[in-house]
Amino acid sequence: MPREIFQRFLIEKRLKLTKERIEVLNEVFSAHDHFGPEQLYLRLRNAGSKASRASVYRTLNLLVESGLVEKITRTDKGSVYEHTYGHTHHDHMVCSICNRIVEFYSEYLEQLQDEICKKHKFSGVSHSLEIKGYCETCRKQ
Amino acid sequence: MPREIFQRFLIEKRLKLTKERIEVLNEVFSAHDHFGPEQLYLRLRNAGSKASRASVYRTLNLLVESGLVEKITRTDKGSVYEHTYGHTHHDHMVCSICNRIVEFYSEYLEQLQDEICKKHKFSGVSHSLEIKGYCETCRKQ
DNA sequence: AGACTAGTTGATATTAAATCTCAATTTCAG
DNA sequence: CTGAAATTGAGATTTAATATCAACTAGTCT
Ligand SMILES: [Mn+2]
Ligand SMILES: [Mn+2]
Ligand SMILES: [Zn+2]
Ligand SMILES: [Zn+2]
Repeated sequence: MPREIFQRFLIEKRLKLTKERIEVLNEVFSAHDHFGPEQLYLRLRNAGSKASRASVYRTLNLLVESGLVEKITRTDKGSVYEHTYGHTHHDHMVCSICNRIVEFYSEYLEQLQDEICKKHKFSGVSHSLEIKGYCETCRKQ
Repeated sequence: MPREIFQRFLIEKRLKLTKERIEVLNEVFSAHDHFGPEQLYLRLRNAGSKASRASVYRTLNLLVESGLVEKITRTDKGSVYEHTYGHTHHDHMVCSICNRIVEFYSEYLEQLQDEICKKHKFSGVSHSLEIKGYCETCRKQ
C-alpha cells in the first residue's frame, strides 16, 4: 500500500520508480522504528541492496515529501525519521540516558493546541512535541 | 543579574570570566529574540567586539549549561537560541512563509503534559513544542 | 520490440555548522 | 606580582547533507 502511494506520488511529479527507491521504501516499512539515514543505509547494505548513501538521502526526502515518512527531529548527530503511513499521529518522549523513545498520543492535547492556535490567530499545520527526561527503568538507577 | 549568575557558574566550574565571555553574554541579553551563532557573531563584530566565532560557539554552550540560555531548535541552517533568564517558559509557533515566531504559553498545556508523563511512567524534565503553520498576515495572501 | 528522452545513479567533490588543535595570551589565586 | 591553569583566535578537522556529472535506466511513443 505505501508502495502504491509512493508510485502515484512519483508519477504525479514525473519521477521514476527505480530499483533503489523501491529498496529504500521497503526497508523503511519493514519495521516501525526511529532511524537515521546512515542506519538505514547500513540496513540496506545488509539486506543486499547496492543503493548508495546519496540515493538513500534522496529517497528519504521524497518519502517525506510524499507524506509516507516524517523527519521527527534533528540531533547533533543527524536527523531521525520514522514511517508514518499506517500509524496514527503521535509525539515522543526521549530518555536522556538510554535514548529509549516512548510514543504517546492525547486527543485532548491536540485539541488544546488547536485552541491555542486559534487564540493567537495562527493557522497550525503540523507540530512536534518532544519531552526529554528519564524512562521508568533508567529512573530506578 | 545574568552576569552574576554566569560568574557564579564559572567559579563553580573553575572557569574564567573573560572579556570575550562578557561581551557574548551582554550581546545575548541586549535584546529578546531568537538568534543563531553566526548572527550573534556578526552582531558582536558590529558592536566592536573582536571575539571569534570559536569563542561565540564556546560561550553559547556555557550559557546553555548555566541555564541562562536555551537551544530552541535545530534547523537545516543551524541551531536557534534565546536567552531564557528573565522570561517565563513558553513554546513557539513558526510561520512557514515569513519565519515569524509567535511565543505562547498555556498553564493547561503544561499540566496536561505532566499527566501524560505520569501515565507513561516517564519522568519529564523538559520539552519543546514547535507548531508550524501560517501567521495571521501571511494567511491573508 | 526498439529507440528516444528525460530522469536517476554512484563516485566523488563540495558545503557549512560545529568542534578541535595548539601556540600565544590572559585570568586570577596566592 | 608571579605562575599555573585556562582561554583565545586562526586555521584545520569533522561530519551530515547536498551538488556535480558522466554513465546508465525507466518509461513512453511509434
Ligand atoms: Mn514514533
Ligand atoms: Mn522564545
Ligand atoms: Zn532510559
Ligand atoms: Zn508569516
